[in-house]
Amino acid sequence: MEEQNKKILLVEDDPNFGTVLKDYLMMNDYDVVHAKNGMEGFEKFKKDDFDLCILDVMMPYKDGFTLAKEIREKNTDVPIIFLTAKAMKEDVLKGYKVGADDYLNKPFDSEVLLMKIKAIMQRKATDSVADSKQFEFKIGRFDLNSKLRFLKFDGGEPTKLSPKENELLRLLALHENDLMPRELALTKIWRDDNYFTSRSMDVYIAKLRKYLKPDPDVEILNIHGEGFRLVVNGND
Amino acid sequence: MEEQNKKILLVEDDPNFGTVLKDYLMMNDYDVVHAKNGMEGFEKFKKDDFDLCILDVMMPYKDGFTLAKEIREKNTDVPIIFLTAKAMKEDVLKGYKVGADDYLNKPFDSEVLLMKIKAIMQRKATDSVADSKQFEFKIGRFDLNSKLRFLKFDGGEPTKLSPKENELLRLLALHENDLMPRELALTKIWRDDNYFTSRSMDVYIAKLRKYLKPDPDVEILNIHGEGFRLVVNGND
DNA sequence: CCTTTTGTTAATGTAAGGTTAAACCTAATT
DNA sequence: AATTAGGTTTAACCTTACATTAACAAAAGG
Repeated sequence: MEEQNKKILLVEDDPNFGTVLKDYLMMNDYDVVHAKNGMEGFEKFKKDDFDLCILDVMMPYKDGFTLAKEIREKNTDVPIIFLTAKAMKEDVLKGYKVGADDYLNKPFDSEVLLMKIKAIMQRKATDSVADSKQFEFKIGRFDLNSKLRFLKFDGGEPTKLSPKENELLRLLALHENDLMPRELALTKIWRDDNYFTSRSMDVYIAKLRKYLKPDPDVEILNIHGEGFRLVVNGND
Repeated sequence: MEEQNKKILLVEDDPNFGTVLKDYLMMNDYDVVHAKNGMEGFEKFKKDDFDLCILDVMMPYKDGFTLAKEIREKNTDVPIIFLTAKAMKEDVLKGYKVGADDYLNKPFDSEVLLMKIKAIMQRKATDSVADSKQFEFKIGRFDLNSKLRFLKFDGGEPTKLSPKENELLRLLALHENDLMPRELALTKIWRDDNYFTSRSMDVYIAKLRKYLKPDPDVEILNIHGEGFRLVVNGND
C-alpha cells in the first residue's frame, strides 16, 4: 500500500481564511477536515484519527485553548499548532502549557506554516515510532482498555478511569516489568516536571494501587529516585 | 540519583545579551556553554554532548545557519532554536530547512524561550528511554539487574539496592576477578576523592559484603591501598 | 610497635514517596 | 445564579530510603 496522506484537523471560524488555508494545505497533499468552531472541532476530532491539529485561538463558543485541553484528554500525543491574531505573552505561555507544539501569529506566511508542519511531522516520525497506538492491555487478571478508559477485573464490571489515571496506567503497562521513569510520566502526562506535578503523580499512583489491589500478583513498585515499575508476578 | 542537568550550547555574539541569557538559563537549572561566534560554537559543539543548541543567526565569520548545517552533519537529532533580529521570511524558511526546531525573534520574552525549551526537551524525553547498555550481571549464584537496581539469589526474592550500592556493585562486576581501583569508584560514583568519600565507600563495601554472604564462593577482597576485587570462586 | 588503611555498626539529617483530605476548577444541571 | 459532580491539584503529615559521618575495632605494612 502506498503512503497515506497525513490528516489535519483545521479549526478556524473565519470562513474565508479557513477555506483558503484548507485549500492551500490540500494542494500540498494533506487531507484536511475543516471545522468552523470549537464544538464542531471536537466532534470531528472524536470521529477520526488526526496527525496534526491547527487551532485558531479566538473562536466563538469555545476557544482554541479549551478545545486543545479537551483534545489532550483524549490524546496526549497529537501535535497542536495554534493560530492567533495577537501575540500576547500569556497566551503563548498558556498554549505551551496545554502542550502546543508551535505557535503562529496571524497574518503569517503560508510557506512558513508548511515548514512548521513538515518539521513537526518529522519529529513525530523519528520520535515515538515505538509507543504506538496500543490501547488494550492485559495486566494480570485485569484488562485495561485505554481508549474507553476502563479497567476490568476477571471480566467483571468495568471500573471507569479518569484521564490521568488512565494515561498513567497505560504508561506503566507499556513498560510492564520494566522501569517507567518518573520524568517520562511527568513530561508526557503532566507536561511539566516540578514538585507539585510530582506530588500529584504520587497521588495517582496511590489511586492505581487501590484499583489493582484485587489481584495480589499485580503491583506497582517504586524505584527510589527513578520511577515506578508495574510488575505482574506468576508469569515469568 | 543525581539527575543530570540538560546541557545547552548557546552561540551568541553580543556579549551583553549572551551573558544575560546564559545566566538566566543557568538560574533555571540548565548547564550552559556560551560561545561568542560560529567558529567557537562549532569547536565547543564537537567537544561535548549537548541536549539543545540555541544559535543566533547574525554573527560575524560564521552565521547561525552555516553553523547549524555543520552541527547537523555531526548530529541529526539535537534540537536547534534560532534567535534572529529580523523576521525575514526567507530566513525562517532557511532555518526550517536546516532542521530548526523553533524560531524566536529578538527581542523575545525569556519566559517564552523557557517554555519552548521545555516543550522541546519533553519531545526528546520520549525516545531516550530505550538505550540499553550493560545492566545485567551474573555473579556466582546472584543475578544483578543494574537498571532495576536489584540483586537476586538463586532466582529467589530480589533485594533492592540503593543507587550507590548498585553503582558500586556494578563497577565491581565490570572488573570481576580483577582490581577495581578505589580511585575509579570514587571519581565515577562519588565524583570526588577525599577522606570522607573514601570512608563512605568503605561503608558501602561492607553493605555489599553482607548482601553477598549467601554465596560463599563470592567475596569482595581488599587490596591494601589499591582497591577492591570481586572474586567468584569455583568457576575457573 | 605504631601509623595508615580498612571493617563494621550506629546515629543523624535530608530527600523521596505514601496517604488522606481539603481546596479548586470547570462543565453540566437545576 | 446556584448547585452538583467529576477530576485534579495542593496541603499536611507521616513513613521509608539513602548517604554521610562518627566512633571504635581490626589488619596491614613499614
